[in-house]
Amino acid sequence: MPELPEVETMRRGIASAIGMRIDAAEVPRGRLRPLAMQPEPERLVKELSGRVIEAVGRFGKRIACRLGWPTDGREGDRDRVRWLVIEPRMTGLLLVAGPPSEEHVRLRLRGTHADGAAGGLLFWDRRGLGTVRLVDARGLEDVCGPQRLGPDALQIGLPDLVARLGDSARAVKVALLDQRAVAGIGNLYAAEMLFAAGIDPRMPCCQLGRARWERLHLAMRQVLEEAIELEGSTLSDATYRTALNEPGRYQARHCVYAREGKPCGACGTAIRRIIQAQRSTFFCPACQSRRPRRKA
DNA sequence: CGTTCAACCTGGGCGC
DNA sequence: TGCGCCCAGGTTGAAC
Repeated sequence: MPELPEVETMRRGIASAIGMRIDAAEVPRGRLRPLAMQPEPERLVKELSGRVIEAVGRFGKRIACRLGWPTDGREGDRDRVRWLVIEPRMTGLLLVAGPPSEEHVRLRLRGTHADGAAGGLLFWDRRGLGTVRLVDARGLEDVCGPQRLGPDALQIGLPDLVARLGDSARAVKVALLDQRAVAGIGNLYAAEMLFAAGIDPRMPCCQLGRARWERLHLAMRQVLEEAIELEGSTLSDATYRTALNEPGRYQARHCVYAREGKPCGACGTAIRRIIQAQRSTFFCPACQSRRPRRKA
C-alpha cells in the first residue's frame, strides 16, 4: 500500500543504513521480475558491491538511495554517482529488520557501517509488483523528475495546487491520484483527506472553489503529517510494516477508508463505497456533500 | 482533454 | 475442508 506516509516512514527507518558500505548484494533466484527498466540480477549485484549508501531520499512514493564510493583512500574507478531507486507499489517494503518471510525477499544488501558494525538492507515484496532500478543522475531525472512527478504532497503550496488541478474536469479524488500533478497521494489517503476537508470525491476539480481548495490543501498536510507520525497504515492483511518490521498505527484513525456501511464517526451516516477510475472510493455522503456546509 | 480496460502478482476473506 | 470468487495500499500503456 505504500503511499507517501508509508514511504516516508521507510525512508526514515532505513536512514540508519546511510554510511554503510555494501559488501554483498543478493537477488534470490527469479524473485526480481525481468522488467524492462530493471537491471539483470548479475548487473545489480556487480554494480552495488563496494558502493556506499550516501543518502536516502524520497520522491513521491519512491525511495532513492544515493550510492558513492568509499573514501578510504582506495582508488576505485571513480564512477559517477548511482541511484538505487525502489518503487514499492502495492506490497513492497524496505527493511533493516525482519523480513516478514524469507520467500518474498527480492533484494538483500549486506554491508558494514562506518563504525565497523555489520548491517543490512532488504527489499521485500509479496506480490512482486514493485520495481528496482539502478540509474545515474540523468536516469534519476527520468524516473523521479518533474516530468514524472509533481511537487510533493507535503510541500506543495496552495497556489501551485490550484494552478495544477483547478481547471481540470476530472473528479477531485481521481485527480489527487495523478502523480504528475502532485506526488505521493494514493487511494487510501485521497479518501481520508477528502473526508477531512468535507469534499465530495466526485466533484470536478474545476467546481471546487476557493474555500474547498483551502480546506483540501490544509487537510492534505494534516492527514499526511499525522499518518507519518503514526508510521503509516497497516491494513487487515498486515502487509505493511515499518523498516523495523513493526505495524503502522494510523489505521486506527481511518474515518472512511474500508469502512463501507459503518457509521460515520462525525454524523452517523453509513459510509458509502463507489468506484472511480476502477478503484474504490469511500466517503460519507452527509459530511462530504456538494452543498455548502457549516462545519469542518 | 478524458475515461476504461488489461496487465503485472500473491494471498486474505467470503459465500457456498 | 475446499473451491471459486472478489478484493487490495500502484503504475503503465493501449484503445476509445
